[in-house]
Parts: sequence; C-alpha cells; structure tokens
Amino acid sequence: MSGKKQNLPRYRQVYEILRKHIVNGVYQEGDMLPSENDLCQTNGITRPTVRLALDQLVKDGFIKKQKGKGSIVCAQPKGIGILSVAGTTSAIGKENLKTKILVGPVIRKWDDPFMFPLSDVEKESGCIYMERVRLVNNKPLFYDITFLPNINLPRFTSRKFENRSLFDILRRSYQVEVTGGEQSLKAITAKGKICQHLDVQEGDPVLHLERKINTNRIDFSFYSTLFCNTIEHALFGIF
Amino acid sequence: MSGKKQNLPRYRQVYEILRKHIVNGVYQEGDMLPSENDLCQTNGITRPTVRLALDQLVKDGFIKKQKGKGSIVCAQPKGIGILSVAGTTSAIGKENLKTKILVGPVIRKWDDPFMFPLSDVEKESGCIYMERVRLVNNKPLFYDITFLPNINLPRFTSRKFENRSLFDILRRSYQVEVTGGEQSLKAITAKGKICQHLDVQEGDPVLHLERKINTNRIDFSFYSTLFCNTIEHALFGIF
DNA sequence: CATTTCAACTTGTATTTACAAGTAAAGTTA
DNA sequence: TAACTTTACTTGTAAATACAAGTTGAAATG
Repeated sequence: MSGKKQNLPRYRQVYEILRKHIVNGVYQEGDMLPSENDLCQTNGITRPTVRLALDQLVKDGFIKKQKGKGSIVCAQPKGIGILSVAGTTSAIGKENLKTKILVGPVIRKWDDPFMFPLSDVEKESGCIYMERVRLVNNKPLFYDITFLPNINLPRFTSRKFENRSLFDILRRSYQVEVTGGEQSLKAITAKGKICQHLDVQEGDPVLHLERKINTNRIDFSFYSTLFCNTIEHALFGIF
Repeated sequence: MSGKKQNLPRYRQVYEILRKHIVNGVYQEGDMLPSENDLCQTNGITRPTVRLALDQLVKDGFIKKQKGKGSIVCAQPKGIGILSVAGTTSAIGKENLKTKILVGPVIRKWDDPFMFPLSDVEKESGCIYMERVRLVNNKPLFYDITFLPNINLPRFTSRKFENRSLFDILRRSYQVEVTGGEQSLKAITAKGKICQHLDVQEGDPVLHLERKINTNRIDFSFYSTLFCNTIEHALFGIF
C-alpha cells in the first residue's frame, strides 16, 4: 500500500486520489467535494495546486464547479467513453472486455496516402501494424486497426496483446503517456471485412473513427482506424 | 474599434487575442507563439494569467506546448468541429451555412421519457421546441431538433432564427454562455423524415448525436438531437 | 574541426498573498 | 412571521516569487 506514483507532480497525485474516490463511490453524484481550502490542508498543498487537480477533474467530467458554492460530483456516464483520453480498456472496464488479435503486431510500410499527414521521420522508420477486435460480453464492438511509428519501441512486435491494453503496455514498458489527440468521425454502412469482424449484416450502420493519438513524447504519435458497432452501445463523450 | 469586451477577465481577453491571431493567420501552423514572459510584458500581466490563456488554447487545439521550447501553433482542422464547445455556425463558418426552420420555436411539453434525465424545475417549466436544418453550400448536412427549458427566456418564441446562430442569440439576448456538455453518439441508417430533411436515400448511414449542453447558468442546460449526413463531411474533434 | 560544457532561455510546478464575487445561513429588524 | 442585513464561507482572478527541468546555441576545450 501507499506505494503510489512518487514521481508524479502533487496536483496529479491529488487528482488521482479524488478521481478514485469518485469512481469508487466515496463521493457520489450530487455530493460536494471538500472545499479547496480543506483539500489544501488535508493534502498539505496550496490552492493553485488544488485548483490544478480540480481543473483536470472538471475537464474529465467528474465534477462541475459553482462559484461561491463548491465542487459538485457529476453522474458517471453509462456509455463508452472512447471519445476522451482513455484507451478502450479503461473506457469499458476490464471485466467484460476481451481482445482478439487479428493481425500483428507486424512491421510494414505506411499506407500511401495515409489518413493523417506523416513526418519524414515517421515515414522512414516504418509502421507497426495491428488489427484487433474488442469484444464486450463476448460480442464484437470495435474493429481497431492501429498504426505506430517504429521509433524507440524495442521488442514491440514480440509482445503479447491478447486481452491487454495497448495504452498500458505503452505506459509501463515504454513510458509513453497518451495526452490527447484528434479524431474525425463519420457514419458508414458495413460491408466486407467489417461485417465479418463486427458480426453485423451488410448495410448495417457502423461508426467510423480515424484518430491521431498524441503522447508525452513530443514527436511520437500513433494512429488508429476504428469501426464501432453502436447499435447497442452508444459512444459517450464530454466537451 | 477597441470597444472590446471589457468585462471579461484578462486571461480570457488574451486568449481571444491570440485565438484571433491564429485563426487570421498572423501565427501560422508550426510557428512559435511569443514566450510566456513576452506575453506577460506585451499584455501587462503575470505568468499565471498568461498560462490560463494558453491552457485554454491548448484545450481548444490551437496550440501545443513543449517544455523548454515554447507554444507551437497547430494546424487548423478542416473538418466540422461540432464535437467541441461551439455552435454549428462557428464550427462551419457563417459564409456557407444556411439555416432552414422547420418547426418553431414553440412551447410544448417535454417528451416522456426524454433522452436525458430532467429536473423537476425543467419539467414544470415546459419546453421550447425547434426543428432546423443546417445547409452547407446549399446541401442539407444537419437536422437539428432542439429542446430548451422555458426558464427566463422572455420573447424567445418570437425571435427570428432564420440564418442566425442559437448560441449567439442566447449569449447576446440572454447572457447565456455555453460552457460544455455531454453527448452520446451512434451510427444509424436513414429513414422517413431524416431522408427527407437530409436529402439522403433510405438506408444511407447517418450520424446521430444526442447532446446535453451546459451553460454558465448553473441549472440551465438545453438539449439537442442531431442527425448528420457525414458522407461528404466528417465531424472533427480533439480530446 | 568536432566535442563537450555552459549559459540563457523556455515551460512546469509550487508557494504565498490578496481581493472580488457568488452562496447560504445566521442574525436582525419591521 | 416575513423580509432584510450581516457574516462566514465558497470559488474566481491576479500578482509576485522561486526553483526544477527541458532546449538551444554559444563558448570553451580537446
């Protein structure tokens, strides 16, 4: 116990503590969080630092703040929060999520043209390619094609991704943290491989996301094309 | 000129200035913004204030920051940024956007059940209902059904919405600022009214968004069901 | 010339202090 | 009791300061 992440800045530590308390129901929807001054005392930090933590919680949709009153805990979304900074695993919860590897990871050349503009360094270093299907309650929901630049990722192709989170592997094995990204989004109708992998009929509606995912390494981004069966589970996001 | 918004906090003013400079191309993609200390001097403020402005620019995807280096201007997205805090008008640009009113605004009762949980106050006060189609280059792209609680919105139903922005009217006439919201998202196939209003064939893929939009009035939110024809224009967002 | 070291500059984190402005409840007054 | 005022507490904004840590280019060194 108490073996927390000691290298994280304190505002991040406080954020993690409060986030866990909300997720675990210590604070429930509609509850007030302790005031900023209280949080200063209990954590031994000052208001600007507390406010950094709270700002992050607001941004992630866990609380809303009201001037003169305090921080109010929000309802936790029921849908799948894939539109925010979170991998599929953390968006759904590990319990019901399984991952089936279809292809890779293998090293190959980048598609040309690619869905996002690539730097010269990215082009030269080649591409680590994966195809995965994510299943929720044993029903395929996401068909995910991932492209990573082959930069500073030793032994990546020999790692096991079966039922493991890509984001976790990047963070734990390579100290790569996802910080954000951009995505484009459209509705399409299923055909071919998509029908097969998502177990839907030809002509069924499917959500198509193309994402560029940025990390704490300033010139390391990776890319993902995602097909989602949203018939039963809508995607959820805050803005 | 210079008759700017004087009541806005200074970090917001600086944000607006920098945002406009980026949008207007004074700073272009890849350019460095002046350093935080420079911005302090030129604006007569201190670093924490400058950093608030820059944080907002990061959040909105205009810049990215690199420790030890500076603030780098990002490419401005080509798609339609409806997934962020912006009305359709500002997401597309006024030039090519037209609005056709199909219904309303009229006062009626809330649907029961409604797509989001409603407070008692909202239920009692009734609902202002509108249906609009937004056209880009004279092609219908959004079929937007809007629900507003009938609270403190005098003469709302007699206002002209033809080719005007709902967000603008709320801000200018009622001092209501949109601060964020939540949305759920799924792909569907078009049928019935949707085909008609979006000018698509039955069975064509359509994006369906359901949004709760929060404002600076703590218990005033409004709601929108949006059907988007994404065949030609994908939606774009950052996270 | 090539390499290393260093100094100057950048953003990141954190403290301390101060006041403005909104909320809510206790207390006061009619 | 009902309405108003005060008071305490809350978040919002802002300044001044300090040091850590990453980046870059100039200066010193081999």
